[in-house]
Amino acid sequence: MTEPLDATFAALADPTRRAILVMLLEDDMAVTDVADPFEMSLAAISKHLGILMRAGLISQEKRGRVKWCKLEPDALRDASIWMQSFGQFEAVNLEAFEAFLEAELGGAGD
Amino acid sequence: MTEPLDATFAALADPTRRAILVMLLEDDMAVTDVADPFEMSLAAISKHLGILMRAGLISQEKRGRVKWCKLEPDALRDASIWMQSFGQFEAVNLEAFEAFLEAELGGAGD
DNA sequence: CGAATGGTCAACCGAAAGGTTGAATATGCC
DNA sequence: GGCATATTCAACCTTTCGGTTGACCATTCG
Repeated sequence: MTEPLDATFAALADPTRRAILVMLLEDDMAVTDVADPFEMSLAAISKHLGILMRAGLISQEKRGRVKWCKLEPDALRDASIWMQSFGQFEAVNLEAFEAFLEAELGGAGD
Repeated sequence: MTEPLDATFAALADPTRRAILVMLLEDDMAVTDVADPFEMSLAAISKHLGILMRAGLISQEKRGRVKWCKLEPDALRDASIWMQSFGQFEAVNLEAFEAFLEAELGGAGD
């Protein structure tokens, strides 16, 4: 796992981990509560959370004996940027794509 | 690999495969030419291409004895849509995009 | 035809992923 | 202090991944 994108995409490749991210979209959660809907051991969920953390997709903060998990969308944004270069623009050459982006950013700004 | 998203993200998790996608962004390529910049066997690249195909990220068409590889951005679009659900990522950022592409291209033949 | 080129297949290998279980470590509560 | 709760660690197992090699088809060319 040399590059950050490797870790991000690898983390997203597992359906359990994606489900966890969706859950965290609504609210921060304790590890035990994250594990609750899944039919696997708490230790397994703990591992998944570790992977999500190392990928930068979530952060964890311990308050008392409870460890709270929080979504961190920054890493997702990086991966999203990479993907949008393929998903939105069909087989364009680099120059045309850059020109398009410059226009896009210069105009809308949003 | 139950869901299509699993296959898509798993395919994207490997730097060699992402480098291949970047290469195909510019033009369709024969398998041998795809393999050329990499320091691994043709068979290994063939496997990577198979994974990309099963994930729907590329298509392959044989003409004569040459098999041409073509980028298929639809699968990436699906994954991108999934990621958009995580919030209002700012639209594509040019500098970030260039940095990523640069990094990916730079490491391609490594 | 036979030889070179393009690509895959099959068997194998080491390492990593994803899960289990049971013990260990903190922390909070009575 | 002692017990319950929250979470991780360690060891283990099985399957998958990413790579190799050598043999094997398919196609073109001389």
